[in-house]
Amino acid sequence: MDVELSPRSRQILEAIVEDYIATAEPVGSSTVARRHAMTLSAATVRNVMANLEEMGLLTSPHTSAGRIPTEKAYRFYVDSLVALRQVTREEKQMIIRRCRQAGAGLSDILKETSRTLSSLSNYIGIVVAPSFISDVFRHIEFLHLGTRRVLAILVSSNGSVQNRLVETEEDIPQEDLVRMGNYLNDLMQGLTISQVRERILKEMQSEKVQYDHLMSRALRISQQAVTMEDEEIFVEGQARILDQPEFSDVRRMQDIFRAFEQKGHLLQLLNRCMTAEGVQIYIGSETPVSRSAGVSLITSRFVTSSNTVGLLGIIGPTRMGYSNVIPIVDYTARLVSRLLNDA
Amino acid sequence: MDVELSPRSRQILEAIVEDYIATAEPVGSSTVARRHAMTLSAATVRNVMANLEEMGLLTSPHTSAGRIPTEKAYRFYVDSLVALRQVTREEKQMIIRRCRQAGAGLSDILKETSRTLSSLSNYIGIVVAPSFISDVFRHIEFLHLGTRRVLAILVSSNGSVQNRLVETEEDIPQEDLVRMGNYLNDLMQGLTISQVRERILKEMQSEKVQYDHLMSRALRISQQAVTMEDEEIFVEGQARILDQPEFSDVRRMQDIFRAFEQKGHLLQLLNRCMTAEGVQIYIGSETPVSRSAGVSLITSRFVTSSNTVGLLGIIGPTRMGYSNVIPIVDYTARLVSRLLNDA
DNA sequence: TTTAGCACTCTACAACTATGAGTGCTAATT
DNA sequence: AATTAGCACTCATAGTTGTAGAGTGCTAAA
Repeated sequence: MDVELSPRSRQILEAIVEDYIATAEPVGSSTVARRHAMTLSAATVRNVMANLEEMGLLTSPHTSAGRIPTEKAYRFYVDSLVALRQVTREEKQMIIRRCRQAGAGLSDILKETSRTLSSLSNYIGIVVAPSFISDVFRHIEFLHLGTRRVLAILVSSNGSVQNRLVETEEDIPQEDLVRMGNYLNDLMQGLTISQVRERILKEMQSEKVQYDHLMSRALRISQQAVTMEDEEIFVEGQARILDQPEFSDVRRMQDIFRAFEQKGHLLQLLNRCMTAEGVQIYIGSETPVSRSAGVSLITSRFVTSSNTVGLLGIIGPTRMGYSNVIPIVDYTARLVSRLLNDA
Repeated sequence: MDVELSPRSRQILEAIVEDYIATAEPVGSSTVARRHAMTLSAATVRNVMANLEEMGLLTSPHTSAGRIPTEKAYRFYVDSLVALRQVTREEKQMIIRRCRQAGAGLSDILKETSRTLSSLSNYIGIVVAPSFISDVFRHIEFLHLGTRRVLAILVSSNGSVQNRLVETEEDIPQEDLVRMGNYLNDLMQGLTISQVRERILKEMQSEKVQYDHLMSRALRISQQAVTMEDEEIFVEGQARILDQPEFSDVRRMQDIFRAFEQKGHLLQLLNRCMTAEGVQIYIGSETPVSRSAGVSLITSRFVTSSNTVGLLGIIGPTRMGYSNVIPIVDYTARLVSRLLNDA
């Protein structure tokens, strides 16, 4: 997997990758020799490029074109060549400002964050809100909304609010619903949502509850309430990929847009990226989002005050400004974590 | 504005519009004569077509191409030519089934509806959820979430739940929050949200409250809670326009995608469509969404049990299967209304 | 009033031809 | 031994030309 290269080869590869990132055109030997202050002639560069092609780092679209980096080259580039740019003061301020003015709710902040990521990078910004289930239970409430219709509202200590309409077998008057709520609030205080799920199952077995009709109903309803889908995903700036020359082909774009259409599926794929800490980079076919479409994905986790984990990042073409994007994702993840923790 | 046409001209115009809708190719005189069981020769058709062009109903992209309908022609077509297809049993069942299985919450149903609209029409489905403000107040609740942070949860009788995190000047203990909630729930019972807004303002003036620190705080917090943005918009099937040949040009697509990126703006534009009852048809430059991009918009209102009004419809190219789409929008709006009312 | 006929227009398509960017190889140079 | 100049070769791209065909408008006949 790891590639051994002479300093000169590395330098030339770097030049090619960066040139291609900048121009989206195949890079020829003379361009490298000219543009990159080399003391070498084009012919020498050609020899080196032939080697790099042999090693699977470059390909040429056809005989008389220049060469373009392969995925392997990008991989090598981000692993050991790229010089990461610093996040500028202006960018930092922009991220902070836009988070602040977004509003106090978690969703508001995260939505604005995905917007910010998109506008700073000029690619697609994504944020996956922290999963509800490892959040701490704060409050549950039942509201009688109509005959046999109960609205269950579940609040976690993060400020996330989930609500769900439940159809019951018999009509339950509001005063009973209040008692049910009180009972459950006492029972579940301090547990995480996933612990709440277990607890509900356990309680439903217990003898005491078997004979208490009201409480067994309460458990049944709240069981429905805590098993709802809870993850949110924010995708912003999809239209920006239309600017990228490599997607002027309509079919390739279809792939990407279709992938974004089913957010549920996307979510599942992105969950895989949550395992590791720090900035994660997925290049081309490594990305879970769309294997075929030549996109890369840069992500980083962030944490909330209750230690739940979310994901944020950027999706762009494989030919992406990594030196720009990686620090932005890194900084944003740290900032969002800080903001959510001392709020 | 209204166009006087002989029966024959009408018939020919209809044939051209429908042929163009089906094929997206300019329609020639012989095609019309051949395909549409006319007893006329191509030459005669040509004469008529020349007239129609004079009247601004047709244009030719160049001398030796056939002709394509203008916006004016589409307008005339939907106003007085189109033969609306019946919604088939299968389609009806599909709409009902997908609404039913979507879940009980309003958002769930509406989101699924926009999906269904999209897949039935093969264009973009949109649904604007009914505005919260004309909804009836059901319940308000305050939760202490952290120092000086209060989560306000507002429920309407429709089952819509709005929540908002409010930062307070001083820390308010949970028991005070509960009292505040009880006070407000009594005060606002049976009012619509917009009446609630007025009521809050009025109460804040009243002498009684001026001296009651707790209640004036309650009013101040709830004021923030009821002034939140509340409208939701669901847009599904954006990727489908990539299938339409007229959007194979990348720039035209950009227009549309950009329009969808700012949902707030879109919402504002769509609100204009809410004024009239029944199916509304906006063709080309008439559509508020994107004046330049050659799209049409078919909408219809739906109503909830509490008489709030939402909007649903379809966005597609101007060259759209009107005879198909109009009945689908009409039926879906009626069905959703019925579903939301007897639920 | 309708239609056949015809000259005319214009696009789409294919075949062909530079042009030039870029390569790989070889032999000369350092 | 490494580097470079030189050169033949390849291939995509753009431009040119020619042709087929679709469609039109006009005119004169039915």
